[in-house]
Amino acid sequence: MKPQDGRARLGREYWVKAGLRALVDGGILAVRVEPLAREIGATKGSFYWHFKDLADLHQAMLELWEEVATHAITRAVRASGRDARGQLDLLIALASAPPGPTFGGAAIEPALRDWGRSDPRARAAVERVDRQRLADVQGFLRDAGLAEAEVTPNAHLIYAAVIGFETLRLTTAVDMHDGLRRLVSRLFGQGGG
Amino acid sequence: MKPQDGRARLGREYWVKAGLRALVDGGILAVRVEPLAREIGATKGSFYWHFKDLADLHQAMLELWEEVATHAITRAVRASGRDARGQLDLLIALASAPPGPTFGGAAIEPALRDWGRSDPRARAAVERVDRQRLADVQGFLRDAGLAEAEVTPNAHLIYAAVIGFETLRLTTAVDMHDGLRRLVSRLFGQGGG
DNA sequence: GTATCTCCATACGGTTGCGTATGGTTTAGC
DNA sequence: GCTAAACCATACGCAACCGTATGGAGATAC
Repeated sequence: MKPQDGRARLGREYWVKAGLRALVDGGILAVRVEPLAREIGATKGSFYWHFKDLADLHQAMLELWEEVATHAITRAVRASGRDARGQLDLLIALASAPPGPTFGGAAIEPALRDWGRSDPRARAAVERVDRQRLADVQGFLRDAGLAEAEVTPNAHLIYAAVIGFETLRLTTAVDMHDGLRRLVSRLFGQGGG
Repeated sequence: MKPQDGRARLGREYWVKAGLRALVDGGILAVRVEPLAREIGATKGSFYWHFKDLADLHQAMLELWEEVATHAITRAVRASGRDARGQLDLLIALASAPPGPTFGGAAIEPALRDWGRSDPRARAAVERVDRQRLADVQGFLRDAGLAEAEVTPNAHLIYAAVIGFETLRLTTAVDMHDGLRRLVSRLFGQGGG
């Protein structure tokens, strides 16, 4: 994972992404300066030039993740040009897709949630992301014409199911989103995806 | 967390439970011999008497958790004497209850899932537990009279939602199980809880 | 009351990691 | 080509931890 463009210099982002990979692989306690340096082919000298200390790297990791996690899927869905029901179907399809290669191909989100269990700053970031995405799902359901009393409980159900699938996919290999698609069909009648 | 009964000797189970607490608090890399010894008021001498090494403790932690996680709720539900639909409602009620004090009051399951991301043995244990509980939910749905084609997808949906709620409860403080209860009502008509 | 087994404390060597200090190397300005 | 800034390697002191070795205390048997 050295720089591919011939540069000898690395830059902050290399350390941040390497930190996120280490987080995915072994948790926040595995994000350590010297192993990271070995992995990216540098030494601590580079690290402590770009970051004050480990906490500084942690902060940068959180900021990068929060930006991506909050807006990545929602932005793609809104930009799809579909109608409300189509956006909802697309949302579920994207959520059921294999985890993207954004930070090394593994699922970063469970790792960050786990980090949040022990670090207040990470927990706050996860909470902000959850609130934002829950509001997004509620917006989709409302725009798709669901009765107001049904919006919040079903948004909770759908979002929890997506998070649960994401969690379960790490151990069981089966795609389990069929029930979710049936739920959406039941909520809106038989049209759509 | 020293022995309360006046014993000076500790026994394996003290170390195992302390290990699970440390796992919940800081992940598997936080399960370290010397910090554990300080916490329970012993020294490494005791640890290495009861365990060959850290991996031995890990194994014991997994075995204890797997037994509890697989059978705790299911056993309580089956022993409740309710009918099938009542058992299903009880299952959801138990799953939506605050995490029990089994291993120190915090939610142990997300911690163990996270461990499973980096340790094959932990991953295998989580997978066995998930399969067992998925089969249990399918059994409940089938016994409650759900059409066969609906059993598997809805069991997946319900179980994923429960896991998702469990995950989200760690950051958001809201009870989000209402949508799940509505789903069950929709599946079986308006009877029950 | 001593022999033995169980359980634990203490002390040790070796490894890994953090953060700092310092000097060297590359890049851009001019 | 000289200078200044950006970037990085090396070396150091310090702390935490792992696993082992060894001795000793407490219980139990007889």
